[in-house]
Amino acid sequence: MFETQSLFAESPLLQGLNAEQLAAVTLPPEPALILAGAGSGKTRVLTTRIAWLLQTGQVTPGGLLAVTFTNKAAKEMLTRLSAMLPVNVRGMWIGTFHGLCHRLLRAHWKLANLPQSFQILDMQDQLSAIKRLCKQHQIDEERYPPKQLQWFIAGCKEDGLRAHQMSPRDEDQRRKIDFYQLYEAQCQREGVVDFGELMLRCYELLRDQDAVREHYQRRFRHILVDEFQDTNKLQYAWLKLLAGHDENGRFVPAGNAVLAVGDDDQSIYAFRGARVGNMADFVREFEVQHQIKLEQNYRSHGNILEAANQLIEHNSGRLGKNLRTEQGAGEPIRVFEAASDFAEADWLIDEIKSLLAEGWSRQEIALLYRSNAQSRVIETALFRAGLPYRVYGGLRFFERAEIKHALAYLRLLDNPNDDTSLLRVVNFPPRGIGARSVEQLQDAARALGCSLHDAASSLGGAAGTKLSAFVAKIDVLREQTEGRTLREIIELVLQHSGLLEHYRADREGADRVENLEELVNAAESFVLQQGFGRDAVALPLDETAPAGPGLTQSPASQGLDPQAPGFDAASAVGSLGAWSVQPDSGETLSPLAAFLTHAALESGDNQAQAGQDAVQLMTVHAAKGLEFDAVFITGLEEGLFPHENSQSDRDGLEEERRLMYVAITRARKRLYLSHAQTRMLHGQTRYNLSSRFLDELPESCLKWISPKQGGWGTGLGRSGSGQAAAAAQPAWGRSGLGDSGRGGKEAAYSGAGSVPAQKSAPAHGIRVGMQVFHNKFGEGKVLTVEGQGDDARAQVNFPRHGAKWLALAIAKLTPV
DNA sequence: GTACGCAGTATTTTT
DNA sequence: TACTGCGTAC
Repeated sequence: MFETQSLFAESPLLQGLNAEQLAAVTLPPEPALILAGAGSGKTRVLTTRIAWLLQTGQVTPGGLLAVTFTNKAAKEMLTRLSAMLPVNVRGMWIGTFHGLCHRLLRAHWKLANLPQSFQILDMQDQLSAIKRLCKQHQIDEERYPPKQLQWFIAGCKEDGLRAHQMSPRDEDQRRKIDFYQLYEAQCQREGVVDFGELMLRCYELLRDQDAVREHYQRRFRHILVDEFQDTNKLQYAWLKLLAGHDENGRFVPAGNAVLAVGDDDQSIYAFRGARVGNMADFVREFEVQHQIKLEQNYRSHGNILEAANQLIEHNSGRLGKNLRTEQGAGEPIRVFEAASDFAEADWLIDEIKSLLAEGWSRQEIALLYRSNAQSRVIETALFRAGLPYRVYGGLRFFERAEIKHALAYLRLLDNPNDDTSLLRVVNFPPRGIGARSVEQLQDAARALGCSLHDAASSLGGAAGTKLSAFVAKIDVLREQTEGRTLREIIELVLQHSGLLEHYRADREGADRVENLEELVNAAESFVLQQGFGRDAVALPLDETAPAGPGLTQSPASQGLDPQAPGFDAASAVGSLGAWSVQPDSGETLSPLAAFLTHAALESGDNQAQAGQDAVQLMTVHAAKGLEFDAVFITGLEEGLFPHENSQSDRDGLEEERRLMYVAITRARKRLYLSHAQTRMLHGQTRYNLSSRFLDELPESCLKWISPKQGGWGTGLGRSGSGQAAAAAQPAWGRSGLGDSGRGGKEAAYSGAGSVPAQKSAPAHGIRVGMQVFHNKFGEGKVLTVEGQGDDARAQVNFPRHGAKWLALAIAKLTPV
C-alpha cells in the first residue's frame, strides 16, 4: 500500500520487531493511535518510528516533534535514538509538554505578552504567591485554604480556562474565580509563570497568532505523543493546534501526522486533570484510520499477566486489550496475610532475604505501596535488618530549602520584580528585616504600583534603611556578576548573600553547605552539557538522510537546531528565510537564565539514598514505567488500596483498579501481594478487610503462603494484641495452595483468639452466636468476640463470604 | 525575632 | 503518628 514501507522494510532498524510493532513503526504519515499495553515495547516502537522516519528521509530532525510527560521519558527517548542513528539529537524537539511550551514562549515572549526574563514558579513558589495574595486581600483562609485555591487555579488552567471565561455557579465559586483573576494579575506583574501557565500561555500563543501557528504547523510534519492517556484537555487542544486543527477544533485536511501512543488501562492521573477520553476524541476528531494494538508482552510471566488481564476486566468502558506472553506461566503469585502492618514488614524482610540468598539482585526487588505513609514501617524494618534500600519520591535536589534560597537570589539578579523570590530571601539569612518591615514594604509597593524591589527606596526609618541596603546588595551583586561565568556568578552569590556563612555557622548545616556546593557542580555540568562554555562552538548540522521521496519539506523543517535545546530563540523558529515568523529576540538566553529554567523544569533526582544496589521502595504511581524481577504490592486492604477517598464513585474505583493493574504489570518473574489485618494509620489502629482486588484475581494464579516459623514477629515492639496473637499461632493463615475461593480463609485463623475471654458485658452488644447484619456481606453469625472498646472485633461467618474479622468500631453490625 | 506548644489534618504527582 | 500552621511568651 505504501511504497516506503516495502522500500525500507529491510532496514536493520526494523530487525526483531513483531508484526504489530513493525506496522506501527512503518505507518504512513497519517493520524494513528497505538494502544500499547504494559511491557509491549512502547518506547522501542516510538524511538524506532522516529529513527525510521529520519532514516528514510520522510522527515528531517527539525520537522519532528515528540512529546512526553516526564523528563525521564524524554531523556530515555533521546538516549535510545542516538544509539540507533548518528543524529545530533540535541537540537531536536523532543521533550515534555512543559519544556516544549517553555521553548516556544522564550522564542516568542513578546507575542506571548511576557517579559523577556520571565521566571517559572514551581508548586512551592506558587503556593507562597497564593498565600501572599490571600493576606493582601484579607481572604478567609479557613474558608478558602490556599492549597484549595492552588488546586482550583491549576484545574482551570488544565481545562484551558481563564478567569474571564468562566461563569460562576454560586457565590463560593465566584470568589474563587475572582481570586484566580487576582492571581493572574499578580503573576503578570511579577513576570512569573506557573506550570499550568506555561501550557496555557503557549496554547493561546498558537491560537491567537496565526503566523506563529502556521509556521509551526508547517514545520512539524510528524508529531508523536507518548502516554497519550495522560493528556489533559488543554494539552489535547494544544496538540490540535499544532497538528493543523483550527481554534474551533475543526480538522484541517493538511494536518500533520500525529502518532498517539497510550494505554487506557494505565490511566492513573485523572485526579490531576488527565482525560482518558482524549483517546476516543482523538480517533473521532482526527478521523484516525490506523489503530494498532500492541498486546504482546515481553516483560512478565504468564500468571502475572493473567492476573492483570482478569483484574482489569472488571473495569467498564475499556478500549479493550488483552496482554499475552510467550513465556510460560511461571511461578504462582504469592499472597500473604499478615496480622499487622509490622508483621507484614517483617515478612517482607524475610522474603527479601531469601530472594537475595537465591541470588536475586537487590535493585531488582521493588516494594510498592499505595500511599507514602506506608513506607515508614517498611523502612524501619529494612533498616533494622541492615538491608540497603532506596526510597523514590520526597524532596528533590532543587526543592531543598537551601537550594531554593540560593536560586531565589539568582532569580533576583535576572528579574528584580520577582516578589516571591525577594520575600523568600529578604530576611534570610536573618538581617533584621522582620514581618513588620516586610508589611510596610508591601504596602508601599501596592501604593506605588511597583514591585517590592522598586518600592524599597521609598521607605523611611530604620526599616527603610535595612531594606534599601538589601536591595542595594542585590543590585551590586548584579553588576559584579555581569559577564561572569555561571560558576562564578553562583559562587559570588553564595558568598555575598551570606548563605554559606549562615549554614557554616549552623551546627547542623553541614549537609546544606554540601548541597550548596553541589549546586555549583550542578551548574558546571549543566554548562558543559548545554555547550554554554566560553569556547562552545555551534555543532554542525547532522543531516543523516536526504529528503524522502515525494514528501513535502517545509523550508523551516530543514534546520536542525545546532544550539542548546530550547534556549536559542533563533533556532527555535528554525531557518527563517521563507517565513514571516521571527523570534522575538535574536539573543540567546543567558546561561544563568537557562540554568534557572533547568532548575524549575527539572527538579532533579530525588536521590534520597543513592545506594547502588538497594531494594527499591516507591508508591505505585511512581512505579509506572518501571519494571523489576520481583515486586511486592503491600497493603492490599479496603480503604488503603482501593483508597477510601476513591471508593465513593465508580470512576474513582476504576482508577484504583488501573493503579493495581499498573502495579501488577511491573513484575517480571515474581509477584507478591500482601495485606494486614490491623494497621496503624493516622495514629490509630485500623482493622481493614482485604482488598477487593485480591478477590478479583484468578484463584488459579495465586498461592497463599504462611510465614516462616519463628522467623519473625518479635523485632518490632508494638505491644499489640495482633502481634502477640500471631506469634502464638505460627500455623495460622493458610498453608499451601488456596482453598476454594475466599470463603474459608478467615476460618483458618479462628483460633487466633488466644486473647482472654471477656468478663464484663461489651458495650457494643455483639455476642457469640448472634445473627447480625453487615452492609456489604449481609447476614451472618457471630463466631468470636474479642478485645474491648475501640479494639473490639468480632469474627462473623457470612454464608456468601465466609468468616470475616470485623472491627466493631468501624464495621456497622446490627443484630437481626 | 525566635521558641515553644497546641490544634487540626491526613491520597496518588509531574511539570 | 507526624507534620503544618498559628498563637503566645520570652
